[in-house]
Amino acid sequence: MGRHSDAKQRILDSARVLFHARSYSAVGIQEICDHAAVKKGSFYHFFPSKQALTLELLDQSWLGFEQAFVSSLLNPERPALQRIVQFFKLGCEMQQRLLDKTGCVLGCPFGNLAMELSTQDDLLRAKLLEFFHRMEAVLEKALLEAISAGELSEETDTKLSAKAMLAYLEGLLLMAKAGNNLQDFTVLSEMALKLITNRTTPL
Amino acid sequence: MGRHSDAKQRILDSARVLFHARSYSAVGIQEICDHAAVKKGSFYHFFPSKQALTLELLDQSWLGFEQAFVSSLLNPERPALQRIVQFFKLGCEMQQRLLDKTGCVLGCPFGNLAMELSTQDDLLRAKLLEFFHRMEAVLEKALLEAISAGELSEETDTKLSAKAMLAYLEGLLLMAKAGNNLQDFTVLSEMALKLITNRTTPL
DNA sequence: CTTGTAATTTACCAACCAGTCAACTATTAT
DNA sequence: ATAATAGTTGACTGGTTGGTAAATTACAAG
Repeated sequence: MGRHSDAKQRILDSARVLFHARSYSAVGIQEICDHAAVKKGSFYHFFPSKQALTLELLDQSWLGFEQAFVSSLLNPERPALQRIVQFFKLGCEMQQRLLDKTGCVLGCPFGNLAMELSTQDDLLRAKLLEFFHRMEAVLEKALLEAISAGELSEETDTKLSAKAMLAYLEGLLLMAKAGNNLQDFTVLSEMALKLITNRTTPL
Repeated sequence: MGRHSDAKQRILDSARVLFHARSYSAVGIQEICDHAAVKKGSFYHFFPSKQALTLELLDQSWLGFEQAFVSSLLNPERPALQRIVQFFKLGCEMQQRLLDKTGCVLGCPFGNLAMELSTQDDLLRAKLLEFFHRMEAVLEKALLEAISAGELSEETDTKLSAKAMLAYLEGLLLMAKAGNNLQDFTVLSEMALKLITNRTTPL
């Protein structure tokens, strides 16, 4: 019953793009509505608050991210370690596309929000942490497959290595954003595998 | 001539603390003034804008950072590589102190601002990039000293390694902030030296 | 065709934002 | 003592913030 509309999705899409290009607090609900060609009253018909919008946004973003990156990271046709390198490369290409479109290195949409909101909104922080944990799990899965394939020692501390590689990726994206330049990112991302560590020798 | 006052410094100190605990856009000038026990009119007597305040803030912050961290990183009494590990450990202790005081892992004051402002204020982005470059230079100096001391191969790509370690540090701080938890940071920071790379073998 | 429902629209709110300005006060150098 | 200077104050601006309320419109199922 009632009429149907794609306004809600337009709002989500607009918010995703605007938050990524600038930041959570720099983008107001009015601007999101303008970008989505929706009146503010409609916004609050679909979402009780900016926070609620963002929570839903993050769920959708993870699905999009999964489709764009995780699938290739778990693609069994390539050697697992090579897939991890490929994963970093895909991230670099995505950043290059956004740089061409916007003139800015935008960085990781999750990392950006986590940095901005972690000390300010515990619900959003928890949601973003969830994403990072899922990401670590995916990286760990690739590492476990690498062990199965004999590419990696069975002594590899997969959890630790996955955490380290994700942190490194986020750090690289931050530095690229700060420099508004992707050259270092391209080169440095090839060093991610160096962070793979054995259980017995944490140092 | 005229009277003197420490109001300017109080404003700078308050802004530094508040920006670090929350964010640039989440902290208004009014709040900075309240925290510094200064009227807003005085703020604009000392600073033409919020941006100008932040530029000056960053210069001071670098000096403080230099005193707290860089000195020990270049202290010639210890082996250079050990100093780098110590540098990460000092960072961890500082984060722990802030966590005890505020209840939140606050992360890197430079990284936080860089993430938030890089796409929004090119002047501040450039200033923050300057900091990262100086930090890379310091890390590189430690690596060069490690080479001199025979702790490291002469083939080490010091520039690349310094960049990688800084990115890794920033990434670790982001992940710690997102998890509001320092345990991983403590463990993972011991892996920073793994990122040291030779010129001839970037992979 | 009516009725229930979902979507849209407009006008509105108090609080806050960065920033301005002119009057005022305290101090210091002469 | 006085004049120049530096710091302080409070009132103010126009615009924006996230969020609200009520009336209206469009549609789909009965």
